[in-house]
Formats: sequence, C-alpha cells, structure tokens
Amino acid sequence: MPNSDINSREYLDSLRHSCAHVMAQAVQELFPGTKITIGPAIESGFYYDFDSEHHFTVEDLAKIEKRMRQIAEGNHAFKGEVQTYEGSATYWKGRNETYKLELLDGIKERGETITHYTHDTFTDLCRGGHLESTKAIRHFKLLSVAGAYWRGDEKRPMLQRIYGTAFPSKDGLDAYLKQMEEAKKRDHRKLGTELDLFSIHEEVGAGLVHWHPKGALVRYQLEQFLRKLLDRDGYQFVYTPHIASEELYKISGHLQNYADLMYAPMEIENQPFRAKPMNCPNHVMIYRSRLHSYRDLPIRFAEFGTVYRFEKSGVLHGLLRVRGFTQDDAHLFCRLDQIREEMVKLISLVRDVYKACGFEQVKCYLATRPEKAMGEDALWKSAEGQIREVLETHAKALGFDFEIDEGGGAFYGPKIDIKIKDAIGREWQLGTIQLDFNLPRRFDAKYRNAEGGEDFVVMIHRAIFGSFERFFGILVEHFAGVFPLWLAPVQVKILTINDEMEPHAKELFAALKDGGLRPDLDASSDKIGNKIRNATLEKVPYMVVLGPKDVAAGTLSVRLHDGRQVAGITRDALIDKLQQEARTMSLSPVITPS
RNA sequence: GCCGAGGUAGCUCAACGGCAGAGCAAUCGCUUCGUAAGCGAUAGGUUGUGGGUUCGAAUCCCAUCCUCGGCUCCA
Repeated sequence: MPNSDINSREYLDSLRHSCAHVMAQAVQELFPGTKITIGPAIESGFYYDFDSEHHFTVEDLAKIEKRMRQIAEGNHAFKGEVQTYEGSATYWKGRNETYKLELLDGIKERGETITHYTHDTFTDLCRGGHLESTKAIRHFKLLSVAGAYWRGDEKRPMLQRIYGTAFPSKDGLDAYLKQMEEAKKRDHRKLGTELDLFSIHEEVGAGLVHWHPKGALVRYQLEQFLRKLLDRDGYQFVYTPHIASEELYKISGHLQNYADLMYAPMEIENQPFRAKPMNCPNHVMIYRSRLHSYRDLPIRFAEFGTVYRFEKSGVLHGLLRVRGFTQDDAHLFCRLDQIREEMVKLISLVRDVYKACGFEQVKCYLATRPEKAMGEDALWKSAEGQIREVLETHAKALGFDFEIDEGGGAFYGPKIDIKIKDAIGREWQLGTIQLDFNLPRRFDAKYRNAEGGEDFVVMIHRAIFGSFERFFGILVEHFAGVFPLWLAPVQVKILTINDEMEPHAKELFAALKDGGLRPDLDASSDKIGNKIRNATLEKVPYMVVLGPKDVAAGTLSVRLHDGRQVAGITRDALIDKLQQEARTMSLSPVITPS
C-alpha cells in the first residue's frame, strides 16, 4: 500500500497515477474505440497518451473531467492482480489494445512480474502505485491536450496526450493553478511586447531576435558588467568573423559531427562557406597563430560571439530557443596542472555574476568520462580529480550544490552544467564549463614546455550567461519585468503635476542624466494618476512626482514601483542614493520610507 | 520535422458566407489636476502570404510562412 502520508511524494504520485487511470476510463467510455497506452505521474501532475480517431479538444476536457468526478465519487477500490503472460495477452488481445500488448512483451523480456490494476470497470496493465480507492481523487484538473510520439520516437505513431494535475487538497491545486497564472504573467514573450524589449519578425525569419532600445540597454549593462569581471580575471577580448570556409569546420570536426546544427553552405568564389555555429575553432586559430610558452599559459580569450544554429521549427521558443544568438563565450588554454586553479576562478566568477542577477540558488552537475572517450586515462583522471576537488571545497563554500553524473560527459572531456532557480522556483540551465582534449589535437594547438618539448594545450570552453538572448528571457521572467536599478532601461521617471512644472522637470532630468542615471520624463497634460499608472505598467523602479509643493519645499517626492512613497528627499541625496544602488548592483531599493 | 490550436489596426480582442468593429495606445483639441485610467474629435486595415470555390470570402477549400501547446519523464 502506498504511503498514507498525504504530504509525501509517494502519495502525490499515487494520487496522480490513479487519477490518470480514472481519466483513461472516462476517455474510453466517452470515446469508444480509443486505445490506451501509458499514463504516468510526472513532476507536476500526470498524463495519459491515447490513440483515438477523435481529435480531443479543450471542450472535451470539461466533459472528461465531469465523468471523472462521477467515477471518483463511486469510491471504487484499486485492486492489483498478478497475471500470467498468456492471461494478460489474451485480455489485451480481446480488447484490441495493441500498445498494451507491445508493453507486455517488453515486461516479459525483462522478466518482470505482470500485474493488472482494476478500479470500477477499468483495468490497466500497470506496475502499481495507486490509492486505496478513487474517493480521494477530488482536487484535479485537466490542463491541455498535445501530440506525443509513442515511446518518444518520431518514427512511431503520434498519439494524443492529455495533461492534468491533481492534489490532495484544494489549497494545493489552487496554489498550483495560481503559480501557472503567475508564470503566464511573467512570460518574457508577453512582457517583451508590453515593455518594448525585443521582437521577432516573420519577414526576417523564425528564431532571429531584434533587440529594441530598452532590451538593448539591459543587454548593454550585462555586457559591461561582465567585461569588468573578465578583465579582473585576466581575460582578453577577441572578435572573429561570422562566416568561415568549410575548411575550418572540417578541421574542427563540426562538419562531420554536427552537420545537423549548421546551415547549408553558401558559395563564395567556388568555395563553400558556413555561418558560424560556434566560436571555438576561431579562438583556436588565434591561439595557434603563434608559438606559446608554458609560461604564457593560461591564455583566456573571450568574445560575445554571435552564432547561428539550425533548430527545428517546432522547438523555437521566444528568446529561450532561437536560431541566432550571442554567447558570452570564452576559451581558456591551459596546462593540465592548471585546471584546478582555473576552475576555482570560474566558480567564483559564476557566483559573482549570478549573485548580481539575483540568482542565489546554484547547482553544478559534473558529467564524467563516458565509455567512449578520447584521450589517455591519466588525462581524464587528473582533470576530473581537479574539478571534483574544486566542487567539493570551493563551490561548496560558496553555497553551490553539486551532483555527479558518472559517465555523462562528452567524448572530448568532462563538463559542468550550471543551473539556477528563479524567483518562482523554476530551474534553468545557464552556464556550462567543458574541458576539451580533442580540439587542440585536431588543430595541433600546443605549447613549448619547460623541457623544451611540445605538449597539447588543454582547452576549457565556458559560458556563464549561456547566451544573451536566453539569459535575458530568463531574467525578464525572474524579475517579472521589474529589473533592479542597475539593469532597468529607465531608472527614474519624472511625472509633472501640471504644465508649469516642465522647466523644473527638465532641469531635474538633466541633473539625473549628468549623474549617470537613466531618467525619463512624462510632461504630458494627463492627470498624475494616469501618469503613475503608465509608469507602473512600464515597470519603472522609481518615479518622481513633481508639483508646486515640491518646488516650493526644494525637495522631491519619490514613489517606488511597489507603491511605497518617500517625501522630502533632496535632489542631490536622491541622485547619490540611486547611484549607490546602481553601482552596488543592489537587488532591492535602497530608498525606503523611514 | 511531427500532432493539435491559432494569425483581423501598434497592443488585446470581436465579427464566423452578405457594408471589418471595440477598448487601450497614437494624433489634435479641451482640461492644469498631488500618487494606478479626465473629456471630445481624428486617423489607423489588400483580415500573414499565394491560389481556388462562390453573385459575394476575414469567414469555406488547397498550399505556404509565422506563432502557440506538446513530442525524455518507459505499464
């Protein structure tokens, strides 16, 4: 029997899995001839995949839900029964459930016990994990219908998947639905239009992003911020071309291994060229353009490198999955014995960058040597040992969690994927740090060692934001469009009470701008209430309401985005405070009501 | 790429075989106002694109482009 603690994950999964069974019953009753396949509990609910002549619509979901409630109220027990292969096969053959027969064969092959679970009139081939009865299924909702391949294989039939969720309590369900609403409100595509941050145009092409002035300003701040840190850490910036002869990608191996992700060649004077899918080969070209001594290492090349990758049309998604994007890319060229030190620096850099952007929860996933890998054992052992040590000590000290994925690395070297949690608890992968023993060999990238011989250099690929597009999209959602002062495209908006205020407002505007801030001015003849409303919708962090009383008093009235107000602050004090807040990359307002 | 749903004014949407409309935004007036929507007027469209059916197409059909929900979570 499943855990009866209704707060346990086990109970939640049984509830949802049971709910999936009830849904399958309802669907088969309402749409006879529908074949059932699988219906597991998932992270946030459950689904069931059906093969049906009928195309399920959103309207059908209400009907199915209604029938599900009737079934659930019937208080039917879930009964498990061990079956012989023959018995089970006869049952499913009789019902023409071809998918179940296929699953059954799989179970037999693996030598597992065959069980059927029945409630009311519905029986499923199922390994179990159910409630005692349907009665506890009360707080559920069907959410959407979508296509899904049988067994996730695009060569197999396309099934119809109905998603739903269920909770032990009404509060749980309501909280979940509210969270979905919240995610919807924060959607960077929606906010991107509303806040005039970016656009994507049919005339230009899918997955190709246009940064509008306000979005570009945010990006510029990110770029400047990162440049400073990279300078601190000894990086050198480079620029490389956006197209390259196929020759380059033959040497790098991309043409042989990653042709799917590259765009078709363009012919230039009988030579095939390609749009750049990654920056690494170019950076290696710079590295090996001259001889390097072991004393010169590590050499760190950074580039905000724009690359073009072919993504299938169906997977494009706002800024999060695009076809042209700019990576905050860098390649470190070092000796094997320098990996540890570079990793320490990298981890600290990652922490500094994420912290300034409000991401405190960071988790590293180290993927180690896979079965098929290139490079000597000693090379891998040394590299992995150094990385592990850094994760166990340095990363841990910075508060990073980490997990090890044994054998999950690339054939060319171990890697660390770095994930963060956003303001509403969603996990995103941002950065990646990958060691590469392969590319230096393909390009014959070496250095002169202390003994006068030559060694292959070790290459570290790394990105912290990942890409500016994706990172910006995640930031918009993380902050729900309300950027902290250091990133906000407009930092202070001056709102005039009446037309007489305009000269004073212009003076204030100039003073703020001189102070290195990003002000905006609304001197229209709208009422103050409307101006506040507009500035709030624009998600400007600070407003200055400027009227005759302020001019008379020689001070300012400030309103924060969240509605709090501060009166009687002098102009210089305001500028000073804002500069301070922007400079320290503070994530919360420094000006607060006393 | 595949399954499904969509594409109408800058934005959000209506009209669903019979004159293409509203709200917000914009522009021009009036209003000069103290913390989330003051009033009026004007302008704005080859209904994604191309083809077809029809006396007549935003609406029906075909093609195409784009957008959205999904396509790992193995009874």
